[in-house]
Amino acid sequence: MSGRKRNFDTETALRAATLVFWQNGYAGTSLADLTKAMGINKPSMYSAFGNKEALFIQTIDYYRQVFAAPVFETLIDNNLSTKDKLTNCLRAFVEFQTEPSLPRGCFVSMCTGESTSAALPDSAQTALAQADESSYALLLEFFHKEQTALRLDKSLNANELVDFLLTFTHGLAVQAKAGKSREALLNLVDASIKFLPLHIPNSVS
Amino acid sequence: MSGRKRNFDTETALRAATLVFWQNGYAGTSLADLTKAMGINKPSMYSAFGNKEALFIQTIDYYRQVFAAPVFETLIDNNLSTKDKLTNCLRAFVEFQTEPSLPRGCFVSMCTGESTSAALPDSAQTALAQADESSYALLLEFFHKEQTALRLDKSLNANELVDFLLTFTHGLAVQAKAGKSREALLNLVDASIKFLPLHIPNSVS
DNA sequence: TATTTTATTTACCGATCGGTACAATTGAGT
DNA sequence: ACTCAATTGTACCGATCGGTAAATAAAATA
Repeated sequence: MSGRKRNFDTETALRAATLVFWQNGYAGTSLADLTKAMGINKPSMYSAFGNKEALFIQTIDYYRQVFAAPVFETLIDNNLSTKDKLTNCLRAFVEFQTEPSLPRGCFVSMCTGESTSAALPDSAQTALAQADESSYALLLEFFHKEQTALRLDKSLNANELVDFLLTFTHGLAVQAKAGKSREALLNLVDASIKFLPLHIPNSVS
Repeated sequence: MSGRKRNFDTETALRAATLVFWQNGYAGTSLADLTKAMGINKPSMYSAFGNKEALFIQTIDYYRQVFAAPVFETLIDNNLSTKDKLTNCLRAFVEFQTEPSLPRGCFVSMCTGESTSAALPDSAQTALAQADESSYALLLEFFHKEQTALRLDKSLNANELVDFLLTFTHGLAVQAKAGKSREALLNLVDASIKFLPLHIPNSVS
């Protein structure tokens, strides 16, 4: 049955690989970069994760679960208004994308920039698209819940709002990658949120 | 003095190189990809453009002049309101980023996603940053002119508005790259413009 | 302890990477 | 026609690319 135990932790190695891909993208990352950061050699990587393409897809999942998911937890029900919850969400997004101990910008947004490249495998493109759809569904559900709870005007087109927010966050990711400071991005979030018609029914913001 | 004439047009070749980098990014593009699309061989490329890095920077300039600049021409003075001019600008942006005969998305936005990668040379990062600053200055000048011409409320923070617009357009570029349809993006632009407080002085939108 | 199963190490594979030496070609100036 | 500067095509450079064969090392089973 089972033989020699592997002497590295797969999750630790996967996290290291995630940071490398996040920093350099798919085409910009070599197997040597990966195995060096993971602290293992190539045959160990291939037996544990498959190949570069399969590893990349697993890093996308890891990123979503470990880094992206906590951002959405700011949207869970509490005593805050819709606008305040959304503000917290966007600010949390900015903060983790400008976290000094992590690569800048959003892993998914950045790799979407490689998505028409011949260098990015189809399976990777699919995984990136799924990540985006997942965020879309989460935000849409959030707004629908807010509307049924009468915290948000039901005449507001939730799909349009989600489209806008996803586009805006993609833009925030590019700005973070370009080196914009955390403070500047937080100010930008606050200024932009003011534009949105997130008023409660029969009331004005 | 002068010897044999080169038997290819440098601008045609530069345009071809631009499309390849635009499609695949810096790390995702090989010299073989470039020379094949340019219809020349490597020594010709090196003598005409320097090397991959120098060629890339020249494609950024070419892209700005040939593809990006016309988008801003929608902002020149005419009989339209500030909001209408801006709407035309954003719609023009979306249309050229979803033009079937061209690569999807914005060359500058996409390559900014590679900007922290070790694969992207510093000089290329600088060129990308300059392109962004140029757009920022153009938009800022536009809003200031609109304010001095009393077509836009002077109490409006033009810097904040430009920051928002650049971020939003970066997001549009990512969405275009991800495959979103032209129609969906145009609708998104229209919906988002409505949010902005682009009213004339002493009046409400 | 002997065997089997799995992981690790090392060394290597063909292909491609960015870049160039060199010789053959082409054209202008004298 | 001759010379010389510049471009061209070919063939090659060392380095690195993603990926693997083969041998060794470790742990569970028998």
